[in-house]
Amino acid sequence: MCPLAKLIEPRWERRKDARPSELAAAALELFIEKGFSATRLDDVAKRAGVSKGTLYLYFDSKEALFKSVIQEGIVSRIAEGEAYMRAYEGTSADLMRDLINTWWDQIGGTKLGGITKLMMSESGNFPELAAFYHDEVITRAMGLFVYVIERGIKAGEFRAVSMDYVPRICAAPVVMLMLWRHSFDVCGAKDIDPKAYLQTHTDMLIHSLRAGTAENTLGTQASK
Amino acid sequence: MCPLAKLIEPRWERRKDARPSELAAAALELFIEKGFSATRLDDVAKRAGVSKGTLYLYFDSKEALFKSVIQEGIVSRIAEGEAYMRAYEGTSADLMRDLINTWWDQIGGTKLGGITKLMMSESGNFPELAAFYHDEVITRAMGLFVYVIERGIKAGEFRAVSMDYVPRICAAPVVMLMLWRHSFDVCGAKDIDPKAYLQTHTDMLIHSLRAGTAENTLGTQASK
Amino acid sequence: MCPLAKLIEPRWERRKDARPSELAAAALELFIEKGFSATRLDDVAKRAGVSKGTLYLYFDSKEALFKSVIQEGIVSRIAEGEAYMRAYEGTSADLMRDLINTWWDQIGGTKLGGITKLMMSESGNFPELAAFYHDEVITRAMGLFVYVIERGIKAGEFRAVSMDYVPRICAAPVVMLMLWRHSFDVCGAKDIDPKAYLQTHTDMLIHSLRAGTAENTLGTQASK
Amino acid sequence: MCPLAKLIEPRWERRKDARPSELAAAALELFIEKGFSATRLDDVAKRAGVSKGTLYLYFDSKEALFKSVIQEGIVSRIAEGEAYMRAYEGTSADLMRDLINTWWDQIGGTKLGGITKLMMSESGNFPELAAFYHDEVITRAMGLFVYVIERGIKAGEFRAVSMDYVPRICAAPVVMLMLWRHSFDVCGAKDIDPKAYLQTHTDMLIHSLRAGTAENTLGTQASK
DNA sequence: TATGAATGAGATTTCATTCAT
DNA sequence: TATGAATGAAATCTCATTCAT
Repeated sequence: MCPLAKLIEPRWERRKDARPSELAAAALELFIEKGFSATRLDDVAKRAGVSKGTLYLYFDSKEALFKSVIQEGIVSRIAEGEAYMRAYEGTSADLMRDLINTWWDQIGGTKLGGITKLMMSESGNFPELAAFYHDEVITRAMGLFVYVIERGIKAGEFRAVSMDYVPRICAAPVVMLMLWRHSFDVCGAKDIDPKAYLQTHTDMLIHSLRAGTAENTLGTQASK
Repeated sequence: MCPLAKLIEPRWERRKDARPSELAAAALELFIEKGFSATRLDDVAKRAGVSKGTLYLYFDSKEALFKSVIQEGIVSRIAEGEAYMRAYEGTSADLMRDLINTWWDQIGGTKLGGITKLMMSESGNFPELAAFYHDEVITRAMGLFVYVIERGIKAGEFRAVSMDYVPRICAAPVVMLMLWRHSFDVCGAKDIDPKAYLQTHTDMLIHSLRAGTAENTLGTQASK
Repeated sequence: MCPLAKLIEPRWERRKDARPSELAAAALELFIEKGFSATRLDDVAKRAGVSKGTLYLYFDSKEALFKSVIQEGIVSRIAEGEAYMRAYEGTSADLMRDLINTWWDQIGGTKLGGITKLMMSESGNFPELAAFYHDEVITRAMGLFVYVIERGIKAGEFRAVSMDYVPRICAAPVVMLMLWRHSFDVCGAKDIDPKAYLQTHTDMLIHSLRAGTAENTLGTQASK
Repeated sequence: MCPLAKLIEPRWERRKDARPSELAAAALELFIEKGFSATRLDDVAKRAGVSKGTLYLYFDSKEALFKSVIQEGIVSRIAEGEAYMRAYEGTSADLMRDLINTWWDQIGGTKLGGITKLMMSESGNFPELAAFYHDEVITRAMGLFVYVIERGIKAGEFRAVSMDYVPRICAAPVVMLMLWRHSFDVCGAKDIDPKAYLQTHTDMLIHSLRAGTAENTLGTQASK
C-alpha cells in the first residue's frame, strides 16, 4: 500500500483493477466491427490475450459484457463535452461550429463513434440498454445543441426557432456522418471528407438560423 | 390482376413465381424486427406458412435469402421515384418539399424504412451487398436530391451550392428519422411527429438554399 | 395409409412415433447407471444411435428428458398392479406374498427398480418431479399394501393394526432390496438372494400380522 | 474447552490439524444438500470461509474431498455404538428398542443420516468408496442387529431365526426412514412422525421374533 | 415441389484445477 | 500456509443445412 510497495510489486496491483477495462476495450472493437451476434467470445478473449473463462470472472454473460462495454465507452465522455460548452465565450455561430467540430474530433471520428451505430443496430434486442442510451447519451447530447441555439436566440444572434425539432435537425447530418463511417464507408466508399462535409453543414445551418431574414417564424409553427 | 382473374384462380393456388416473393416478404419482416443473426429460418418458414426445407428450394442459404430480400424490397421502389420526379412541374422549392414528403410516405414511414437500418447494421458482414446497396440505392436516392437542387439553381431559384455534400446534408435528417423510427423510437421514445419534423427540416433547408442572400458562395469552396 | 402402403414403407411410419420412447429408453439406462449429472447427452444420443441435436427435437432440455424418462418409465406399470390385486381370490396372507413377489418380478428386479433410486437421489434437485413421483408412484404403491392389510383385517385374518405406518414398514424391506441392487450390490457385494430375502420378510410380516396372538393392539396406539 | 482457554486462544487461530475437519464439515453439508455433482467447490470454500485454493492444500481433488468427508463423517460414530451395546444389561427386546431409538437419535435423525443417501446415490460413481462404506459401515451396523438377535436367541427370548436376512429386514425400515427424510420428505411430504413410526416397527419386530409361538422355524429354511 | 426429421459444427457457459504471489 | 486470478476442457444447447420420402 505504501509507495514503496508499488515499486516492489507493480504489475500485480495494476492488473486486477485494469482487467475489466482491458476486456471491455477488446470487446468494444469487435462489437463495432461485427455487431453483437457475430462477435464470438473466443475472439474477444483472444484479442484481450486471456482465456475464455477469464471473461466470466468479470462479466456474467455476453449480454452483461455488451452492456458494460456500452456504458464504459460512453458515459465517461459525455460530461466532458458539457463542461467545455458552458465555459465558451464568443458568438453562438462560432460555438456551433466548435461544437460540431469538437464532437467529430472527440467522438464521431474516433472508435467511440461506432458505439452509436452499434446501439442503433442492437436497440431492438436490448431494450433496457437502448432506453439507458437514449436517456443518458442521446438526450444529453441533444441538450448541447439546445444550449447553443437558445444561447444564440437570447443574444439576438439567431432567429426564434422551435426547440422541438431544430436541434435534432442540426445534429442529424453529424450523426449520419458517424454512422456512415462505420457502415458503407468501410466498404470502399471512402468518398467523404469529414471536415469539408461538416463545414458545408455548419455553413448551411448558421445561414438558416441567422436572424434578420424575411421568414423568421421558421419552425415555430411546427411545434404547433 | 383483373377482377375476373381473381375469381378464376382460387387464392391458394399461387403461381410458382410468387413463392419466392412471399418468402422474402416474411423474411423481410423478421430481419427488420430482429436483425440478421437473431432471425431464425424456422421463424421465417413459420411466418411464410411453409416448411423450413422449402426455403432452400428457393434460396441457397440464409445469406442468399438476405440479399434477395434487400434487393427485392428496394429495387422495385427506387425507379418509381425517379419517374415521378422528372415529370414534375412547379417550383423547385415545392418539388423539394414533395420529394421529402413522398419519400417519407412511400418508404421512410413504411416497413421499407427498416431496410436502411438493416443494411447499415449488417454492412460490415455483407460487404458486397453493402456495395450493391450503396450503388443502387443510396447513390440513386441521392441523385434525386441532386436533381432538385440543380433544377433550382438552373432556374435561379436556389443559390449555386456545391453538389459534393449539400445533397447528403439535405437527406441526412430524413434518413435519421427513418433510422430513429426503427431503433430508439421503438423503445418508448415515441416523441417525434414525422410530419412536423419534416416540415421544420424543409423550411430550414429551403431557407438556406434560397437565392438572393448575402452569403451565396455557400458550400462552393467546400468541394475544393 | 392403406395396408399396402405400410408394406411398402414400413420403416418410416414407425420411426416418428417410436422415437421419443427409444430416446427415453436409452436415457433411462444411463441415468440409472450414472445418475443425472454424470449422464452426458452425448452418450444418450450415442446409445440411442442418433445425433445430439435429435434429442432436442423431442425434449426441450436435459431436465425435460429426465422428467419424461421417469414418467414414461413408471406411469405405465403402476395401474397394472392395481388391477391385478383387486381380482385376487384367496387368503390375504397369500395375497401379501403374491404382492411382494410380483412387485419384485415386475418392477424391483427389473431395470425399473433403478428409477426409485434415481428419484431418491435427485429428489432434491427436481422438487416438482419428486412431488409427482411421491403422489403418483409412492402413494399408489403404498395403497396396494393398505389394500391387502385392510382386506385381511376385515376377514379376521389379520389383527387390527394401524394404517399409519404399518404399510410403510411392510414395504420398507422390499424397497431397500431394490435400492440395494442398484447401489452397493453393484460393487461386488452380491450376497443377497432376493427370493430368500423376500420370503424371510413375508414370513416375519405375516407372523406379526396374524390374528389371535396375545398382543393384538399392535401399532394401534402408535397412531395416537 | 475450559472458559479460560477461549480467552487465551483467539477463535481464528485454529490449529492446523483442525482445518481439514472444518473443510470436510462444510463439504458434508453441501454434499448432503445437493449431491456430489451439484456441489461446487466454490460454495464449499465459501461456506468454510476459505479460498478455493486452500481446499487443494488439504485435498487432492473433489473426489478426495468426498471420500474424506464420508470417512470422517461416519467412522467416528460407529465405534461408539458398538461399545454402548456390549455393556447393555436388560432384555434383548429392550435392547432392540434401544438400538433402534439410539440409532435414530444419534445418526438417522441427524445430519449424518444424509450420508447414507449420499453414498447410495454415488455408489456407482465411486466404487471403491462404496466398497469401503459397505465393509466399514453397513456391515458393522448390521453386526449390531446380529448381536442383539443372537443375544435374544441365546437367552431363549427370541426364536431361532436365520442370521442371513433377518438383521437386514430389521434394519430396513430404519434405513428407509433415514433415506425418506433426506429425499421426498423434503418436498413437503412431512407426514411421518419418526418416533411413532419406529415404535410401530419395533412392536412388529419383537412380536415376530418372540419365542413360544407356533411357527418357530421362521426364516431358518430361508438360508437353505 | 414440398416436407420435416436428422444432423453436427459451433456457440455460450461452467467449474475443477493450477500457480504466481 | 493461503490466496484468488486464470485456465481450458467439457457440457449443454442452437440452428443453418441436408436429404430421404
